[in-house]
Amino acid sequence: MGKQVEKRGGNVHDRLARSIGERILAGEFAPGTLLPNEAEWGRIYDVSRTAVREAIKTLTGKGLLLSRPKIGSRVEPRDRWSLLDRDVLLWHRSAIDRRSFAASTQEARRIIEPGIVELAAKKRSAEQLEILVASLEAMRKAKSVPDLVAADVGFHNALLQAANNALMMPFGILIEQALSSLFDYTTERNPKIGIAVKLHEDVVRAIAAQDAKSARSAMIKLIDDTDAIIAGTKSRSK
Amino acid sequence: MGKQVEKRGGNVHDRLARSIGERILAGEFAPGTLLPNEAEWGRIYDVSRTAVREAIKTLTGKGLLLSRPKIGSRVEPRDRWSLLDRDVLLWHRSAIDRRSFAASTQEARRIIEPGIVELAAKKRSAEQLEILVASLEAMRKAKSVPDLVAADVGFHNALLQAANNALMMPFGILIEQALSSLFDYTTERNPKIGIAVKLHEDVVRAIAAQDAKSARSAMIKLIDDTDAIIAGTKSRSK
DNA sequence: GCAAGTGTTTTTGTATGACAAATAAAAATA
DNA sequence: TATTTTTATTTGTCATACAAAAACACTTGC
Repeated sequence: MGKQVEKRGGNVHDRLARSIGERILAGEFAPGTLLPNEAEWGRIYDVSRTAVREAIKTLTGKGLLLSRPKIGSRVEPRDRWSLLDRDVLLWHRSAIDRRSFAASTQEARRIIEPGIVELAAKKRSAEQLEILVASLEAMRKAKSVPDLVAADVGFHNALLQAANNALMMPFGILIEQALSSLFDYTTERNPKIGIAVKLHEDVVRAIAAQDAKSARSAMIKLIDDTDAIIAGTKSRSK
Repeated sequence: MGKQVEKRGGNVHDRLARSIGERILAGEFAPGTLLPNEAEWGRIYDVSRTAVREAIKTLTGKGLLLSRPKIGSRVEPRDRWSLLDRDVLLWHRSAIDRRSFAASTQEARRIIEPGIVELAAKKRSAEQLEILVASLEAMRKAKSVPDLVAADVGFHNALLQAANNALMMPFGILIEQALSSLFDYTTERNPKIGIAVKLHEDVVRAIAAQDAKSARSAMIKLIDDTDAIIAGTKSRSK
């Protein structure tokens, strides 16, 4: 009994939220299921009810749970889950196999990012363009693979910023996860990094020229390239 | 002192989270700002520290805050906010004027929904198509405006469902808010409801035929129609 | 004078215990 | 059988106490 949570990673309530969240995302507690009550969680993880309640408030805030007196906490239907939340997306990612995750994220990117760059082409400020150019430079200078991924994330975030629509910002999290999961497929250096950088340049060039159409097609090529990288690796499932 | 929170609406910690969340979204506490500490919030709202902490956990979970010992709770940068979270989006909506909200949501829908219907056309199951048809029927039968909005929300949610990509589900919240805000513009009955239903039918027809291209263009027409409704009303700003 | 280490203090983090409120389910009643 | 009342369970709320982290001031040693 107790102590089954990873010790690493800060607070008791955060670890608890993560642990329970992961278990929900992994399907251990299906939507509609009634969770153990607060006192019981406390016994299970050997923590106080206070900590349990704080963890549950976090999960409730992310749409995973709903609590009511005399009932307890019930897992909400999947369509209420805030899947684009940073934590939830991470839990989701570790709950499903790599290829399905890559497939869903690429599908999502293919819907969103072409639209984003169109907006960016139309509405970017001079300053936003500069940041974009700087991100590109960071990609070129990146030496290690993690550096490249970080720079790439920075680039796509700058893109989001340049689109000037606050409602699109939450996508940054998805793109970030997509790109760093891509890192899994990029074990052994792949020789196509030069090509990737060039494709990014094309996007920036179109945005600089405020050419929405070209920006869109450049972005689509970029995503195609990513698909190719994924398809090109042997399919080790998680 | 104290008692400045609306009494209606459930729990103390929920009301607190809502109140503080609204104040953050309204810009009263800018990103980077250090909030009052927990004890002080307790004094301000006349509630226990426990309740304050639970509210703060909720807000932290939505990316609005970050708490550290000896420091306090600081408002996170905007790009970390989970704007697509049900609550946050609602607070956002009430923090900005109607026209900007309508403009951003329409812009977002224009990016996302055409892609969604393409996916739906390619991947929908027979069952999902049935639900779509049923939603359409509900729209036809709707008598009051709120009924129509509810049916419309149901329709777009069915669309999302039919796209078979979990990562896209969180958009339902955005669409829901967009459509119910549209309700503001639809004071005085507008005679174009018949047209709107027809446009929805076109989308379903294309999806039934698994014709992605037609589905996309039908959806674009649908969004154009919505834009027209918004543009057609006198611009009362909030 | 300045650096490194040491202590102090502030704030969140955690635990415990006690009630209040809500409400589903069971029991009593008409 | 239908309705009302009771009861039991679970979350909701509060108060209090202490632990842990960490910024900041201070002291010490060089």
